[in-house]
Amino acid sequence: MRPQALDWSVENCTIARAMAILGERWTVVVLRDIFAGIRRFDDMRQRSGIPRQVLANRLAMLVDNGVLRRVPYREPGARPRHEYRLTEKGFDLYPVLAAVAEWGNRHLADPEGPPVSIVHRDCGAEVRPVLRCAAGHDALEPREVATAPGPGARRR
Amino acid sequence: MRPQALDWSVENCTIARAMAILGERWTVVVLRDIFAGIRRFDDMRQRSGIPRQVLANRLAMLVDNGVLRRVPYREPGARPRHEYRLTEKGFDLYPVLAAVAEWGNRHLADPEGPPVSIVHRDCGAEVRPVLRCAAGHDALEPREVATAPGPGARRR
DNA sequence: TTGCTGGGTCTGTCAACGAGACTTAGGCTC
DNA sequence: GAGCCTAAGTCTCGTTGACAGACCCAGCAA
Repeated sequence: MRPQALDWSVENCTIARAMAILGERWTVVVLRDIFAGIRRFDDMRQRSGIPRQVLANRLAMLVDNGVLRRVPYREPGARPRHEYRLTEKGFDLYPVLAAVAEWGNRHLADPEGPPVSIVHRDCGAEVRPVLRCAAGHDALEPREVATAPGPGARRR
Repeated sequence: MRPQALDWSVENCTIARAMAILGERWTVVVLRDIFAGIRRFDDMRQRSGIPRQVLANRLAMLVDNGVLRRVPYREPGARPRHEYRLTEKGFDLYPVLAAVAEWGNRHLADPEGPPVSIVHRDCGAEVRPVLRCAAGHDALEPREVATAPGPGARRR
């Protein structure tokens, strides 16, 4: 039995496009730091150990793609500099980060447990991503969902 | 104000570990095809246009990391071959895929719309990942959640 | 025995990564 | 006003990974 998926073209696949941005080795680590409130070049570099050149490239690429924006700031008694902040498009990446963190925590943590967890600010309880359909059905398992051609689908 | 996040070490960061696997250019595209039911080398290659060598490397890496397993099969009148299937660890990646697809669909699709959408098998409604805390609060926005040190956290 | 098919390997080129040194602009100290 | 410090980079160069294209190999079928 031939997989149906083969009938559909993937030339305009949005997963491939997303991964052209997110799929570079350090992109998501940079985003992790930015979501954690780290906005400055040297703080990121120190914390994550990314080579300077690569960090500069990654930040520039993320700015080009509208995920980050550069914001000028000035500490008292210092010259003007700039820092990196998320755009709306960048904020929308949070579920991706959360899903990656959840998977990593479950399958790749050291025996003593994961180093960070995501919690609800109000109640302190742990947060995780769940799948929910528009009709309100909840906590779907991969086997309960299917991929369907969308409006931009092209038959081969 | 110094970001608090700088006080915590990231040497055992599970996001970085996850991205060492997922952060190679084609890994997630391979997983997309496998979740879509494509299990054989040549089908994947044809569909996604990944260079053979890279596809072979990616598959071997995913098998090494316990995300995929090789399963022998035999079509009638053909010699035995093998195909690639998800392990449990692999199935657990579904929320990551779903989150990436959702983001790509929202921000990177062509004007006519995204090529695929994920739907609930039972009711056909569109599925998307939402954040939910263990206390049952739902559909959290990035600003409503925080990262907290987990059991494996190490102070600098 | 020639060819086809699935599932690869071999080779060579070119871009990306990573380490380390160097640069630049403004403010501070003396 | 000479020299130093700091944040945020650039430059250089050797190593790794991506990609294209050719080649290989086992079994089946004509």
